[in-house]
Amino acid sequence: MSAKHAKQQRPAPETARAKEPELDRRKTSILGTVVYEYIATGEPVGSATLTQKYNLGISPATVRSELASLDEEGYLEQPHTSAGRVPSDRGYRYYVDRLMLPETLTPEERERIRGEVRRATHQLDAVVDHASHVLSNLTRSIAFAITPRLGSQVFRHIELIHVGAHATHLVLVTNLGLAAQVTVETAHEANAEHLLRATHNLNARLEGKALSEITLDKLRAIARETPLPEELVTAVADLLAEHTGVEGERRLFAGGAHNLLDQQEFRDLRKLRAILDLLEEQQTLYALLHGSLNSAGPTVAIGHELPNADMSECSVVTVPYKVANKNAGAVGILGPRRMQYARLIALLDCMAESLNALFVGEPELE
Amino acid sequence: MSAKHAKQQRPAPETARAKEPELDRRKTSILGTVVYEYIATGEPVGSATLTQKYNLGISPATVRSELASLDEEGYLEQPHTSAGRVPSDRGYRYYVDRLMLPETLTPEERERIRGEVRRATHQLDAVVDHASHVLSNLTRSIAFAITPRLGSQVFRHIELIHVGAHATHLVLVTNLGLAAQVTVETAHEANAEHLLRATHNLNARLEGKALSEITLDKLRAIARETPLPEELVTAVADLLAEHTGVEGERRLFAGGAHNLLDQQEFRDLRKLRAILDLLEEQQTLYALLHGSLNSAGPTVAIGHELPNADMSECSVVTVPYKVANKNAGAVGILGPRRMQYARLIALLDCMAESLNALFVGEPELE
DNA sequence: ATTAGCACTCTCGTGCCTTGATTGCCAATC
DNA sequence: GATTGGCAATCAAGGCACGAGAGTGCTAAT
Repeated sequence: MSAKHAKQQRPAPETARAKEPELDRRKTSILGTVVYEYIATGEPVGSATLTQKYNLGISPATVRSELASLDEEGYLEQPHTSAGRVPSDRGYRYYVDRLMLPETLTPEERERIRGEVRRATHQLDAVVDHASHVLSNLTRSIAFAITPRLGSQVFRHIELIHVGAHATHLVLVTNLGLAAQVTVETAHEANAEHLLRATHNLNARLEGKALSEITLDKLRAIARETPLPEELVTAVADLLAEHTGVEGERRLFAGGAHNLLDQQEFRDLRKLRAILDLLEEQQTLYALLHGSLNSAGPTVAIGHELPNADMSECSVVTVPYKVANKNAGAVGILGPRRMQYARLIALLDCMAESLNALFVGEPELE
Repeated sequence: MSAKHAKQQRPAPETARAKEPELDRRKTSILGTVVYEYIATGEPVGSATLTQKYNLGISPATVRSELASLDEEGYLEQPHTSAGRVPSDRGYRYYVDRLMLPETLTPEERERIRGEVRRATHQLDAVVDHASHVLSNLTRSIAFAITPRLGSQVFRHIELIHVGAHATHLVLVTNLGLAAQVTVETAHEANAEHLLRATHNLNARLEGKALSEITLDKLRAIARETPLPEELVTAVADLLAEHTGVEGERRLFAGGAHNLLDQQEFRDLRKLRAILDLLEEQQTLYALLHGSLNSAGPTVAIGHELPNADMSECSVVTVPYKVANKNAGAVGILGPRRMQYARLIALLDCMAESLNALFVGEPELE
């Protein structure tokens, strides 16, 4: 539902240009300055501040009339009569679509992100979790991410490890270097020799297949060739299903809620609570990230453009990342509407690229 | 530092009895009622409330003089002159040590906890993380837990899996069914045949050894027998070190911070922030859990008994859990001083027992 | 079209007052 | 002598008025 409103940012947002009438030069400059100043200070911006801090070349009175006009057109809002102006959703949107200068990270920042991603262990969940942590620390906002749908990964290796008479440990490795594992306790005693043969057999038969292709039936067929306890067959199937089934298809990681405490817009405990509940619930964040999978670049959703009324004072930036050159997962940042859009987009872009590099596909191609 | 103050709860706290003079019957009853009522309502308790809600058989005036006396002796405090009484640290301590009735969980609750623990995957980190999540949801407080020191675990199996010309996946399984894994990228091409032989060799040589016994030197010696790339040897050593070294010896999991928002004592954002920072920092929580490893049962630390001044309005209950019948890890709960001590102790006890059952030692003995 | 001047509006902080809850004390009572 | 009822004293919290400050919108002059 949010995707309808949220416009893409990167590939020259034509829709936005069509919808939003272009503002004249002076209005543009004033709107931009108000947004910039408000993002920086968090205080409503008045005509005096604008003329004093920025060299606009016009008097406060003129600024006032322009502000009134921008207010009327819906780009700005007044918290109350005797306060300065604050950007509205529309004002932020105009800023994001047309005014904002893209920011570039310093080489150190880029390297920091790349390094953090690279030094993660090769477990998919851990990588994505780590990515969201890094982003949340870097941005001092809430960061969240979803893992790729796993069914598209390619089977590389399975190992049935005999770790006790009644316990077998399963390890599944895919082309992304990701591994899943589980220990299975079997009623019947497992035979180490049989396990070895079964391992061999499974690997020979399944090599190169997409995880989603491997069904319980297929496994049964293979199991029949070696005397493998039924419990193990279903365990293997479960392990696969956990990664391809509708349920566990994707995992969502979110973190950094404590950063909200620093934001003055969340001084109100009820608002804070609403957002924290949103994090617990996961559904909404999931939908936002899922929606961004269809776009090539960053997606920005501002205030009421977001699907949830509780988020009307927030903005969300999401960026998809690729596995084997196809959009597969996404990372995002949730913060107050008054966020540093350009910087967050740059950071997310960099993170997405780092993940792309990690998930380039076949490890041996690297 | 906290352990000095925190007294054990279960095994008849003699020290407490020696230190704290016994209060007369009526004072005891009043103190108990005040604590009970305050825990239930969160409002300072006055003489009127006490005589109306509880059948004390004495008039408000008499209650008042007793309250004044308990106040003087340091068991109660007054937020301000015209308010009711609130338990002090000492008051809570007396309550916890001598007044509180142990609570028993319903069979459903016990089963719920046991079930949650059992259905966890057999990865140590995941189990402990899950345990802390379950506790935090059940108690609507912050729950936290540390994993066992891993060096005491016994090597059961290692597997070097060839997942690409330049990538090898290592899986380590211990007697607890726990597994750790990592993917290693090697500069030299790994030979599948060699990996197989090395796997065999390592398993034969290391079976039954404590992880802490396995040193880099020993690994090198074994590696020399089969042509194993140096990178893999160090990777194996790193994997082991990660689990036995001082650094990664234990992991701490904490969660449920959002529950604090419901507590009226954390309406103040600064206090909230102080606690959240504590969670991030981990050090303090770690120390608390580590301290509880020496005790047999639950440990309660109240207000200023805690090591950190920021926690002076909180209490912490910790309980150790066992691996192979020896205290190895611990779980704890952090909440406002006004917590349901008896219930939390019961829940933690149950959780510890469930973990004990899971970590009973050799899986094949089950 | 722009600007200076000015009256107007609204928030925020301060201080004051009232209200209500609770105590501590004292004299009367069992 | 412990207990009790009565009563003045105390203090937080909420409501209200008031002034300061910030910022606007309007109007008349440039």
